[in-house]
Amino acid sequence: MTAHPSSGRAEAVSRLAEVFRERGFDGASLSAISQATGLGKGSLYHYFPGGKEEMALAVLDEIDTWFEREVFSPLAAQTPNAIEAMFDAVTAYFRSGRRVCLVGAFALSDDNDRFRARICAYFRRWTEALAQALVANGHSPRKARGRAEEIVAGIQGGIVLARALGDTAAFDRLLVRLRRRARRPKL
Amino acid sequence: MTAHPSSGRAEAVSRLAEVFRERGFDGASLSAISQATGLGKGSLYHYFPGGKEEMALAVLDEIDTWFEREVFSPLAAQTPNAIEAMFDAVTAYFRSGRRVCLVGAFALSDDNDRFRARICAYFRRWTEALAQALVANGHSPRKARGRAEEIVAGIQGGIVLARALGDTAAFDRLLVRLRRRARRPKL
DNA sequence: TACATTTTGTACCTATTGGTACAGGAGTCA
DNA sequence: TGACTCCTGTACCAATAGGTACAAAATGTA
Repeated sequence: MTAHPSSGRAEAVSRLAEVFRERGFDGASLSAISQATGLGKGSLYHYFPGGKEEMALAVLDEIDTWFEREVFSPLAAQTPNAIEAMFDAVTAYFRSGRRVCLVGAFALSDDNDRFRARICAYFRRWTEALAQALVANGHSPRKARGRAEEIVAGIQGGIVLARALGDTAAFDRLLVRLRRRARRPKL
Repeated sequence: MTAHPSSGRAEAVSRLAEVFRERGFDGASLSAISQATGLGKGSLYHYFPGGKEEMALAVLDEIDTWFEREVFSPLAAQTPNAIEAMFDAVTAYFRSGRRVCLVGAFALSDDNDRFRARICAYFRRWTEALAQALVANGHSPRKARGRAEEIVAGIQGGIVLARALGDTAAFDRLLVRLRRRARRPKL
């Protein structure tokens, strides 16, 4: 059990996330990965014996862990202001659309079914937790799920649009609208 | 100037579109392309001397032409019911999310700037044409642009979500909501 | 028919791909 | 010190990548 200074698997995973985000799964060659992580093939295949696919799975796990802790749990636990906190967290995390949602990108590009389970779980968890939070905020249970889907989809679409237009302001404008829709409905 | 029977460049382009949709730009190898189009390398490089990149550009052009004719023009020309027609066209075109929006997918994955101009033009045109149509439908000019962005982003996000969840009904639900938002506001 | 053009298949090329094998280096503990 | 683990660099591999060259077919045209 050697405690490692700064490099190591955990460090590698977050570097990997950036590589996959920037180049996609197929576009991320082992040499690009090796360069971005500073790890040679030896180390890479030591940490991830399953190769590229295992690297991507590790990245998806890390993402899932982060969202679970920072977003999904607070929503489902009905923490006060969890919805506003979600919008803040998401804006920062995706840098107003400069940073791609890897799970969303994989959802579009995963022709194989390599990552389908994780992708599906991520979005299911997100919409369900958000729907719970909406109900706790006074929305009708019947409509909460649809509204949650609208918000999650809106965020994903916002990333696409902001990237396409090269305009992070578009993302921010979109999120203002979505925040409004999430507010307690006046009866 | 030989008039061609059924195969030829035009046929190839729509086959190419499917390959890129299914496998992404990097994932679409020349052999996959060759197989999907039924064209050998000889023909492929005859029609597209610029290689893969030119193939993708041709596909983007075809997509743009289709949307211009079927969606953007009617919206901008303020054809009656153009907005409803847009939702119908889009639902059919993207097959409720089974079929990916190639422009959106490229927007997420184009690390290089190969396709940026086309991607940007496509989304700019779409949002602007839709904003015009919304104004013609009684929406305030000040808010029309934001609403148009919301709808276009919503469609893109709907594709992501439907693919992720493997649930085309989610796409359809989302579009119902967006249709509602596009309707003439009651004053 | 003869000619010119467009379209194709085949063979070939180099660079890179993802992946393996393995011999050490480095830290830890008895 | 030695044994044991964890980690890393190097060399190597077959397969495939995208791309070129070009001669033979098709296909049309005079």
